[in-house]
Formats: sequence, C-alpha cells, structure tokens
Amino acid sequence: VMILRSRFLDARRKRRNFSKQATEILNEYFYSHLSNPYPSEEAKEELAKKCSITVSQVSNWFGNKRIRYKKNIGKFQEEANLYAAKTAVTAAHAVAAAVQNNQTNSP
Amino acid sequence: ASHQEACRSPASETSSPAQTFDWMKVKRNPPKTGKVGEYGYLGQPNAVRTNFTTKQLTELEKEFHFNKYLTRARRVEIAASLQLNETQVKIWFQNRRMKQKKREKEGLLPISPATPPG
DNA sequence: AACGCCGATCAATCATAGGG
DNA sequence: GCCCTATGATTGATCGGCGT
Repeated sequence: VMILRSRFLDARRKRRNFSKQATEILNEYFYSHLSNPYPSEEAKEELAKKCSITVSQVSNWFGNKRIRYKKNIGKFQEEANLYAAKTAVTAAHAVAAAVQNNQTNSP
Repeated sequence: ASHQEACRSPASETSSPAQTFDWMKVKRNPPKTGKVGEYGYLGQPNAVRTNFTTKQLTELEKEFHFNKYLTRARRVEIAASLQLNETQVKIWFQNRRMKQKKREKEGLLPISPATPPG
C-alpha cells in the first residue's frame, strides 16, 4: 500500500467512459457471441472502428467483460436478456424486410 | 485465433442466455511464484500476484533500456540483486517487451483524424 | 525433452466516473 | 459532499503454440 504509487503519476488512468453507442455495439457483439466472446484481431479492428476507440480498448473491454460476467453471471442476466431481445428484434426486422420485399411489392 | 463456428443453430434457444459455456469455467492455476523462503511450504499463503517495489521496477526498467533481451547470466545477476527469482525477471522482460510493442503501435496512429470532443 | 519468446488472456487491483 | 457500484486501464503471471 505504502509501496509508493509510481503509477500514481500516470495520467493514463484518466479514463473516459465509452460513448453509449460504443458500449451498445460492444455488448451486442458480446451477447451475440456469448458461447465464445473472443473476437479475432480482425473483428476487434472492425469493432474499434465502429466504436471510435482503439483495438487495445476493445481488448480491454472484452477482457473486463468476460471476467466480470463469469464472476457474477446473475448480475448480467438482465443485460443478457436485453441484448438477446434486441438481436431478436433485429432478426425480425430482417424477416419483415424480406417478407415486404416478397409480397408488399404490389399494392 | 480465427473462426470457430462450432454450432449451426439458426433458431437456437436464445431464451436462456444463462448457459455456462466453457470459457466461463476457465480457471488459471495459482502463481507458482510464491515466496519460497517462508515456511518451507511452496506457495499457499502467498500464492498471489507479487508486488514489485519501486526500486525493483526502476532497476528492471534501467536494465531494459540497456538490453531488451536478457542473457542467462545477466538474468541471474538481476534476480539476485533484486531479490526476485529468475522466472520473475524473465517474465517481467517478456511483459515489458509486449508493452513496448503495444505503445509503439498505438503511438503511431493516435493522430486523431478528427478531434470530436475537444 | 527442455527452454525462451510471442500473443492472447486471466485475475486482481488501481483510480476515476457516475448514481443515490 | 460522501458512499458505493460501474468501468477502463495496468500488470504479474498463465496458457498454448512455435522455434531452437
């Protein structure tokens, strides 16, 4: 504790929470890949771009998310359902679009 | 690390996200770097992350600036002088190199193409 | 077979941001 | 303001793979 805080002077710790939009994108990816939430380097780059953050930040986010999720699955149940539903809605929209494109084409 | 696509369930039972997949069960073995010279016992009370002192970090940092890689002999010297085991010194250098790489990589693009909130 | 390195990850911790 | 939780970053150490 008293072992000095060399990191103390590290301004790097001046973190800023990610935008709501970024967190939204990261969570969508996380919960839609809950069986294996380990994005490839490519996927990380894509997510980083979409979220306007660095690849390292994406890695940090997934690292923290995975650890915290498994340490208390129950606490994230609500969130998990929320995103599962969101994914379902997205899928529904896709279906709706397909249907519309197939029949609502002649009013 | 590429793609896996283990399951092919389009209409998977997304109704129960509470499933426990393998990654959630992963447990790391406790560090074997416990202080050995305590009670003759090997890593049980101390089996956790070692907190390097500022002095140790300063010396390691100094050495790193001199050499990014260590020779066996140098490693032994450093370990002895800093009261750390060879593995800890080895690992420190390993991590330090990765850190260096990471910083170089990031300190090369941060040139914000646009300054949104500033 | 053994050892070091790399890249990714884990796991614990630090320090701050945010909500009450 | 204070307290407590949420969250991004840091880092000693582990895991699996590869080269020597």
